[in-house]
Amino acid sequence: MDNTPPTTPHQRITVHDVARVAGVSIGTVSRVVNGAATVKPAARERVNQAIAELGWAPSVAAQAMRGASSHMVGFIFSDIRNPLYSAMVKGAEDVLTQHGYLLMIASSDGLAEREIALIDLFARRKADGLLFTIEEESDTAVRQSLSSARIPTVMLERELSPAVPTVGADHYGGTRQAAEYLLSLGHRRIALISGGRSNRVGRDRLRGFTDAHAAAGVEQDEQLMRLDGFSADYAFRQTQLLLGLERPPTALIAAGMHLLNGILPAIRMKGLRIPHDISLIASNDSPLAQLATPAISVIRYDGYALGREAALLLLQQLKGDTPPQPDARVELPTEFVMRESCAAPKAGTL
Amino acid sequence: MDNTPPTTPHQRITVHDVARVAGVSIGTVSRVVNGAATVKPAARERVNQAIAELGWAPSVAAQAMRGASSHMVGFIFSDIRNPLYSAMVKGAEDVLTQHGYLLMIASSDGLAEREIALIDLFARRKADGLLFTIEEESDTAVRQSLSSARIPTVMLERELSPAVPTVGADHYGGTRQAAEYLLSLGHRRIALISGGRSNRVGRDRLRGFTDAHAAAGVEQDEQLMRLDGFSADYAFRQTQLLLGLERPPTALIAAGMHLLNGILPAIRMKGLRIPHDISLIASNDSPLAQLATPAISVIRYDGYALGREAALLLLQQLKGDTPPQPDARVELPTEFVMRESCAAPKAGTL
DNA sequence: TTGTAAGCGTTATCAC
DNA sequence: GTGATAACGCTTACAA
Repeated sequence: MDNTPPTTPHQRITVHDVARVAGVSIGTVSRVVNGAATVKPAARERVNQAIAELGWAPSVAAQAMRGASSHMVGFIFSDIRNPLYSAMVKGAEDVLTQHGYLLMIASSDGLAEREIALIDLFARRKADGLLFTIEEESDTAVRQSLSSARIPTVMLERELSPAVPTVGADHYGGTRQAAEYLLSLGHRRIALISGGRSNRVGRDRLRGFTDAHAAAGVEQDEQLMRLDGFSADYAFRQTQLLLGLERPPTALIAAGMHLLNGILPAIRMKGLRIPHDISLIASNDSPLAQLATPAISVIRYDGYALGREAALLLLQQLKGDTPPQPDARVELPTEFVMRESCAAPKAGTL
Repeated sequence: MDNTPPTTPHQRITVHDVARVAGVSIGTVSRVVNGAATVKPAARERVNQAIAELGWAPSVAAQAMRGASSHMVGFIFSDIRNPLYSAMVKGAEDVLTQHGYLLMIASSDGLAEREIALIDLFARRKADGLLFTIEEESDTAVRQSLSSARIPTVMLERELSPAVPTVGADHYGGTRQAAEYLLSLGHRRIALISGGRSNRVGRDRLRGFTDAHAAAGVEQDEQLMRLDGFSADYAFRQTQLLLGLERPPTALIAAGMHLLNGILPAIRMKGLRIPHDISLIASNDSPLAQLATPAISVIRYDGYALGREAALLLLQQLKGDTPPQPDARVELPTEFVMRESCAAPKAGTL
């Protein structure tokens, strides 16, 4: 006795079903959906009819096995909770979606080991392309697995020597401008808190900072450089240490999305007022910088645009319109936004 | 004349290659990698050797065609740049990664049409599961395509009547507590700015607000309810309007991640001081709320934990340990964090 | 213009 | 235990 209910067992609809209903062969069905020119209008019509009727869509899996593009792009960064990365992701996503691609994302938590695993993962899943903000540009193991994965890649805010196309902001210019501004105000002891020496962004910022000092003929105090962290905790601790110095800085440049969250409490805890006791410039812009009291001057750049440009550059490679240009480099501007957090140093602090 | 360089044409390595090198049949190779018990240790050894030697890994595409799990989970929300969503994504990602799943994300920009397209897209790509923050719970078209997609789904901060498992925060309790606190301070005209009437979160907040008033025997002024937007712009405009009222509110509850960014400027533009002229409670917590002057009291809840719990609930369904419980509902606590933005209303404003 | 058939790389079902 | 072999659903020569 068969008690199975008379419902269709929800079987997959295939080209064969479509062909049968349309009264043609599977070849013709395939030709229709793939837009081959050589199909009689009448047949084409019947096939489309059948497709609509059955609600058929080609199996992605089967297409993938035929070597079809996966239409997926991977994006690797350290942590999506960083507003800079979420902005980049949205920028990339908007472009990619428009071109029929889907974005897969994965956080590395800044671990080279995870980065390698993720590159491998994306490769195995046949990602068509990769957007990547590598943590340590100098890590050979990561570079190794990236090149052996043979996936078209665009670096975001990072640079890789066996040239990989890159999109980044002009941090050199931004930091230089900020430093020049403080210098012009009369500051001679400017501290720099910045994330990492081991990537392009950190290096460019330091270079801008140094060049501004050199151009102004002001000696840069190495004691005031705190270049080893991205986190609010790091910024909090370093600001405390800086303010505890025998000759503390009169101004502070904080280059990194989360740093302001640590610097502000440290300055307040010390009982200092901005800009009267210490001047402050942050980067990137944020609601906090805009609405803090006083409002914080910032070096601003557009994470969304960065993601958008990276996706555009990647698409160029994928579509193969242009020959791959491994040395492609898109640089987006930074903008110095003056608000109320900077003033001339107090008399007697120089 | 053949000028092709003598490099291997980077051909895909298959089971056949492995079988050949190991001197066994492809069946045996498959058995080894899939951990079948019935393989002689000697053969197993040779196969593993060959796999390592050739650097082979099974083709995901071919496995997919055999009906294997894609080990991908989709996550649909309106915009990843909302810090609440990026926190959720990271929470979900951390859990899913641990279980071998990859996260695909997609922004709907709050458009039902996009939501439908994305559900369809994820279905076609055989996502194993779906995490979803639907925009309009009442949208039948979206619900339709969700149920016809037949993908195990967990809703985040939303609720769907043909029961879908849900994870959300206790917004009723949080808002009620906030309102009660303001009421206890003596406020009688409390405004509520909140995103949307058409989802669980908005309804729960309103309910908490209303119940607090009822319990206190205070009449709730409908003129003070501004429940139609999530954006900073909306909050800015509505705050301006509220403050322009003949009898303006003496306190304000802002329930939505971006609202504070609009409320603060509006209050300042009007020249009002917090909490002297107006009390303010925001939701969720943020660096801005913590570091604004004065620091803003907030209803805090943990986006990361929300994402984590949702992923856990989804995994339960995927692993099929437990029978699917469509009415599963995980509620995470909210916490009222008292800071410096609330005080008793000024004399004469009641 | 259209039908037929050969793969794509696995896994699973058979015999042996 | 292990080796053939048949699917899975599609695209694409090639034949008709």
